[in-house]
Amino acid sequence: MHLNEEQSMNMLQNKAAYELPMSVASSSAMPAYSSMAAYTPQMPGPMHTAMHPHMYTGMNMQGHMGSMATMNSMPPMHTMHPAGPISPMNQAVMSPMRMDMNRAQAINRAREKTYRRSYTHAKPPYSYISLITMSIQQSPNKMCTLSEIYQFIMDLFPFYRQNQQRWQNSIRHSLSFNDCFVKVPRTPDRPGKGSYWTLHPDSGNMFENGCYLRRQKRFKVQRRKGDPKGDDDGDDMDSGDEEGGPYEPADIKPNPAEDQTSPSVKVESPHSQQTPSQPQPKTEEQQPTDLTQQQPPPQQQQPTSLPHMGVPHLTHEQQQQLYVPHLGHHGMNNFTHPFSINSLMSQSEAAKQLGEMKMYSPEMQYQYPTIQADGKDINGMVPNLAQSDYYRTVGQYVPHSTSVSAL
DNA sequence: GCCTGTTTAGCCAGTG
DNA sequence: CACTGGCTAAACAGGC
Ligand SMILES: [Mg+2]
Repeated sequence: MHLNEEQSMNMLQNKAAYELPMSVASSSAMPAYSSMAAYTPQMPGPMHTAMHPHMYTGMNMQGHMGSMATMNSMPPMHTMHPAGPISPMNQAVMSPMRMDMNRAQAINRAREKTYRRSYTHAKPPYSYISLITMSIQQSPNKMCTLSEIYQFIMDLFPFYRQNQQRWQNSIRHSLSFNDCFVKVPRTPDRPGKGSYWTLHPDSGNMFENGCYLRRQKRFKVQRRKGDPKGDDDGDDMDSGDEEGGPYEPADIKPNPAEDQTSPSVKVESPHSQQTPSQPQPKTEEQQPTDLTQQQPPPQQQQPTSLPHMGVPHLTHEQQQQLYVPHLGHHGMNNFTHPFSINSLMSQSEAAKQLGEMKMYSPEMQYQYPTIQADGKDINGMVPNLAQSDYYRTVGQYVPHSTSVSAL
């Protein structure tokens, strides 16, 4: 029985957020974070269209996702940046597209009346599962540590720079509870705290429907009949039909190169793995700068596309048409994953076709991405774009460092 | 003591 | 109304 403030808060969270006066919202909320800079530059209050909290949750996501997707797909910054995926690459990133102030202002002004509050701190329309997945997907090796996940989320969504205890507990819970996330032990060569987390090879594209708040079906590995544990049979969508058994993470090694102790499950590395060469996700503590090696993203395997994300209410078929050929495979390798790489444009393409999928995404406006910079205007549609911003943003202030920890 | 993980429990919202 | 997926709280174990 408690519906203490926490709870009620949550329930209201969104609404509340919406109601914050921008001034408050924007300022108070991102306190000391070094990132400020990143945000500030461009427009302060991006929000245009006002949206309802509901909409927010409900459908817009696709829009965002779209952006996300794109984002991931984006020319893997890893590749382009020797410095590492997330490094302060200012100039490089900064320049590309960025809308000029005038324009921004104009736009802003236009909607000025509508918006009335910053969505910066509104809760992003993604479930923790989605966020974790994004984090994993965007990492060069397709696996990351808990702290990297935290960092990724905070970097991307200012909202999560608050109440860290609360949501981080949820993140941990999600990682443990959901079978789609599996731990990958560290190898001696990459010491540090905690294990790496990756996606279960059979998890496929959990957000097929384009909904990042709720999956249609939870991914569960089949319970070995050894233990009772409740579910078992009932679940559909189990993996390892029949003999897969609970997937053994052992298969996935951070460092595929060596030892292969466990034969058991073979796993054809869905998400990356395979990649020879050292994955080396930087160890959080030290960041030796030798990020250099960052091999090309493993994923480049196939150019698939982003799946379904951007388009909202289309039927699958429709989406498929729009989106690219689509991978035939089980969807594993090529990622049907939303946050997969390539994809980029397909999305906007799709958007265009749809003509309407408004992307309003508040969050987009949110911040990070914000800017409708290049070209398109937000209300117009075409989601994406944001992506670039994301990186830009992240890149700037995320030297990844400890900055946040303090807070 | 903090961090990482695991697990249990209750609540909520969406769906059929 | 029952189911189900997601969120939050919290207890607890282990490691450093
Ligand atoms: Mg798990």
